[in-house]
Amino acid sequence: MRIVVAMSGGVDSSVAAALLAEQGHDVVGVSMQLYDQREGQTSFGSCCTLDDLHDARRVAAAINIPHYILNFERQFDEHVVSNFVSEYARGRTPLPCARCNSDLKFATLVERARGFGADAVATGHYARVEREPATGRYLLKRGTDASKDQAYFLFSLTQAQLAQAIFPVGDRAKDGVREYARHRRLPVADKPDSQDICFVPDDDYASFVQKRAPATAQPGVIVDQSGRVLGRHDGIHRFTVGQRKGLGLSSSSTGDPVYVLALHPGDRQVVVGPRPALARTALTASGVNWIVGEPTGPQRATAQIRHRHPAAPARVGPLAGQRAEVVFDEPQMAITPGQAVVFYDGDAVVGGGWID
RNA sequence: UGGGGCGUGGCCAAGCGGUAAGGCGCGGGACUUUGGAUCCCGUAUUCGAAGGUUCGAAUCCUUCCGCCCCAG
Repeated sequence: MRIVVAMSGGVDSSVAAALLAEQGHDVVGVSMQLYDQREGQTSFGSCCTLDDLHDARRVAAAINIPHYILNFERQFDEHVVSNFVSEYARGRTPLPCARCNSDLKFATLVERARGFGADAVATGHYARVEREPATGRYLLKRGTDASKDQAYFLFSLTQAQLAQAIFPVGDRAKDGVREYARHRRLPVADKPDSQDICFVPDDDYASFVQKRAPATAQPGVIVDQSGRVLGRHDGIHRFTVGQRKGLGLSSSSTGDPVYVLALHPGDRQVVVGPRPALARTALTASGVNWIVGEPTGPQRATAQIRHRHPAAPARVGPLAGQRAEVVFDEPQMAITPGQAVVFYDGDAVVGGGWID
């Protein structure tokens, strides 16, 4: 089978490619160029930089597969970056990695893969796809290595996308992946894990947003739950629900830290309060995707409201218009608009959407 | 200028003769394929100022400066 592997230049996707090649597949390595590299930025995250493209190429050479660099700048900007900026401008907190998966890797890249005559697209995600023998439907499951699981970022994949998705490292532990990389003498075997938003230089996402949307840099006030003004801020995009650091407030009457409770883009207010005020029991989500089809009514599930949040027991039910309601058994802290909520039945993703 | 109270790091605040708690904030690190959170470490040679008492003072005394309150 001919398989296109999305190679980021990191260990995981490199091992994914190596494994598939070793299994005898006709592997084509592909790297996505996501933004103009000529702007002189020197410290991007660790995905998609020139160095990473180079690493991907070296790995491809090492395992003897062809390697192509595809220019996805326009699509990346339209789907991922613009969404990232507009979400912050709206007082919401984006999840670019999930957008990138659904709108690029398993959309544009899949289309391009057909151009290569490939039947499937593989990535280095820690997640698993299984086909249900009885129904023929595809299930999306968490990666075997719970500490590296990335199923959360893949909740929006459709049956059609899952049918073409392969996650070669999904049933492996990170240690094993690294070990395999060393064994195969891949040049990226000991490269550090990536983190941070790959397209934001210096981890300074606020400046990035401001540069793209100057209107967000409007000052506003920080208020407590009763509306009392505690301080000022330089733009609502600098905050997210649950945030504690960077508020610059030391006037807490109780001596306890204060957290961001809500963002009001209309009057540019940032509402803060004590940690217990972050607890919420229910949420609604939009743009909901059900992996094996929309359920007929509410069902028991566990729901995860952010990356690395331990999915919590809840009742999950579909609402009209691709929406859903989630009611947790126990209150959850800092449910944040813009983040994904993903529903699970054990290890299997049953669906997910974007928190309202 | 009658009475009372208070001035300790960016903020709040212990200490009341024995050589500066703690919290917030801030900085750094760990963790982490988003943003946050969390955890760990660090953060006043000095207590409004100047004198004095004392082996030794932020703690006692004196004066001064600055706030606050109650009376006039």
